[in-house]
Amino acid sequence: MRKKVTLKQIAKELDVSISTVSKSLKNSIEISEETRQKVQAFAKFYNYKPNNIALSLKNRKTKTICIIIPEIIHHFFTTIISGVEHVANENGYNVLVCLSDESFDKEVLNMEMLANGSIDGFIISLSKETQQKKDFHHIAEVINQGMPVVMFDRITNEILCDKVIIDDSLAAFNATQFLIDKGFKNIALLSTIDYVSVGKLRTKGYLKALKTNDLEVNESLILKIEDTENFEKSVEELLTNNTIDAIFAVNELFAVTAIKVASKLGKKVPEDISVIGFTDGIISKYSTPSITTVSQNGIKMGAKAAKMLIERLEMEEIENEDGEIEEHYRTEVIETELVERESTKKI
Amino acid sequence: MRKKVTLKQIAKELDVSISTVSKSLKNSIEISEETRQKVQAFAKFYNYKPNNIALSLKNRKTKTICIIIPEIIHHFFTTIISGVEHVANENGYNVLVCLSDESFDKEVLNMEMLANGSIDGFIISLSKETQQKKDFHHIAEVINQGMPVVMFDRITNEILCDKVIIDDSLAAFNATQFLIDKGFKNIALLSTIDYVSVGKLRTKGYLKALKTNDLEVNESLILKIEDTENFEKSVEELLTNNTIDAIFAVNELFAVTAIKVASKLGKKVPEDISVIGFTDGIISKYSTPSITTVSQNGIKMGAKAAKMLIERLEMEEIENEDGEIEEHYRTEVIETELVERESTKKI
DNA sequence: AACCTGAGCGAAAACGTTTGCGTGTTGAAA
DNA sequence: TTTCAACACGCAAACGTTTTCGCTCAGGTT
Repeated sequence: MRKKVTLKQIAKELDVSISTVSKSLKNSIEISEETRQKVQAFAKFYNYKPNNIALSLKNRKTKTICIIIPEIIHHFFTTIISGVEHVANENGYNVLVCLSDESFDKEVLNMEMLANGSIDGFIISLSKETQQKKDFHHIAEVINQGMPVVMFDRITNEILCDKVIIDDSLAAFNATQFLIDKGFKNIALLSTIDYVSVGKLRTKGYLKALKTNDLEVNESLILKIEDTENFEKSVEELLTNNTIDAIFAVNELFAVTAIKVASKLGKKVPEDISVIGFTDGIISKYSTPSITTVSQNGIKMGAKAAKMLIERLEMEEIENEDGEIEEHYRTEVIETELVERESTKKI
Repeated sequence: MRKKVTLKQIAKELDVSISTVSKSLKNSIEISEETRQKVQAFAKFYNYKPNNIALSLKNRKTKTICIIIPEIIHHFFTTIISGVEHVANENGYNVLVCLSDESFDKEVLNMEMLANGSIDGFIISLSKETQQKKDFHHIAEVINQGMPVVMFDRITNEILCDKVIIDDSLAAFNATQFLIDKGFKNIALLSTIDYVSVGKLRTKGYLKALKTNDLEVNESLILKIEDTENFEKSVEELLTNNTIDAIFAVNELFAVTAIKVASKLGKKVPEDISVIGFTDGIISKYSTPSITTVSQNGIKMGAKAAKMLIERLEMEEIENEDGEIEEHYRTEVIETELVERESTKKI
């Protein structure tokens, strides 16, 4: 086992000083050609690589960014990571992934843990619990310490920072309008409870579309699902007790479950009921029928978030010199797209 | 903006030495009750947290492990990460996620990049390209430098290290046997090209099952897919040119595609053709019909890998003292399970 | 008065880098 | 011979910790 070699060891071996070694490896003109050659050859032979931790300590930056997401087993978040990772990599950054498991405490813990020099910045999507509690002190704290934060998807307006979102409300409006244009009047909504910011916004878009088209809002067609594990029977009740010709579901899981339940009840999709989902994930693509959905380009979103964070990180370096830090936060809106598949009736 | 406070600043402010501050915060009995109180109060007020990077440098460990996977938009790998993350978190470790994108170069780059002190150990599943090239020098190198590596799923026997696998061959055997037991004789295989270790092993299991049951191996029923993007027409040809009553697919994508193609050709699943997939992902669960599959518990696998890595890391600390490092590598086999769903005919 | 003890604290090294500055040696110019 | 630049290199500080060792001073013991 050949342990990593350090500058000190090389210096000792070649009987020069550490600085000479360091400078030689950086091709400093201070060092004679001869010494440089010697050192470089030696370093190459022993496969010298500078110790990243030491560099991080010296430079006060780690070239690592942390992404905190509520859950990873969610195609959307996976695509986010993918987007983040690629942009980060291109710019020489590494990505630390933390899962909050939708828990406020884990979110806080993770942030406090890492805010002490381990990373250069955060990309975060709030946990459900955090959104419910409306307690964002941990994020404010971190920002206050001068660490950049970019929020995406599940954000809050109470914190000032860079943000990447989709126009959830508009996207939901468009999806609902799409159904209305097809002539459907009894459109059910499968949403989440309101404290999840995106659920709320999507509900808003749905309602707006109905109103815009002078359609009556039928409260009994709106199902707000809390428990994402066992909600099939609620959906079943919804479908049996009401006349429904279309469903707008705020996520993939709800959409595919609606289809399952419908077919169990003998209703065919799209012949009897049309279904639109949200988030263009694997399920929508591969289920039968494949599901028409609002595509929320996670890769693009993650990439954008990473870009914003890195820009701010690199900007800071320059700005720190004249001390004047201009806090000009941006909110980027990633466009959504309606991907038409088999679950909505053609007309 | 209140920048992070350091020991030095506290020391200066309270007019004591850095060591006194450090010791006070660690409740050392060397320090008088009074001083301790004073320092602790001050530190608490300014929300002092030790700098992780400095600690890492001092302790020569980062409490960070890196997982390198070929791709993240793959439910299996996502579950792996989830398993790793949770175990890591419980043990106070952070997880750095790197994607090789199935590229040998990126895999090497990532490893070399991080092996210089940034992390304490690797968990890795080989990229396709690496398996094809059979070039594992980067892994050997890292291990040689004393950094523990745990390989999972896509492994190689050419490297000695801890490993976590499933018995791919056995699982495939069982799946095939399951189909045979149902009376099917014309069982097609949708596999990958052989250099992907798991594809090869699963093919082996399939063949063994046929042989064990004295069934003839019909080469034209075996499709080895290289391009995972556009292989639908190959499957279509397979299904039109042959009599097939069951299909064993070595992954989810192949399985669901087979079903799509079958239904396009007017063959119903499971009435006309039964299908078994591999990897219990979202697609299998939510597609219609839901797919019978070999469940490869990713969470368990990831958790096991993390556990093995962390055990070795903590072990090293002790062993380093007497110098005698016992290299006793283990290979853990995670049991698979056949999850019976709708895509296989009941008898 | 001389000595010892221990409490309370500080200096310094160590982890591995980078870098500004100081210094010794050389050769050439004056 | 003296002076001076240029060259080649080393010293030391700095990043933020932890920890060993040693120092000082007060108080008690002979």
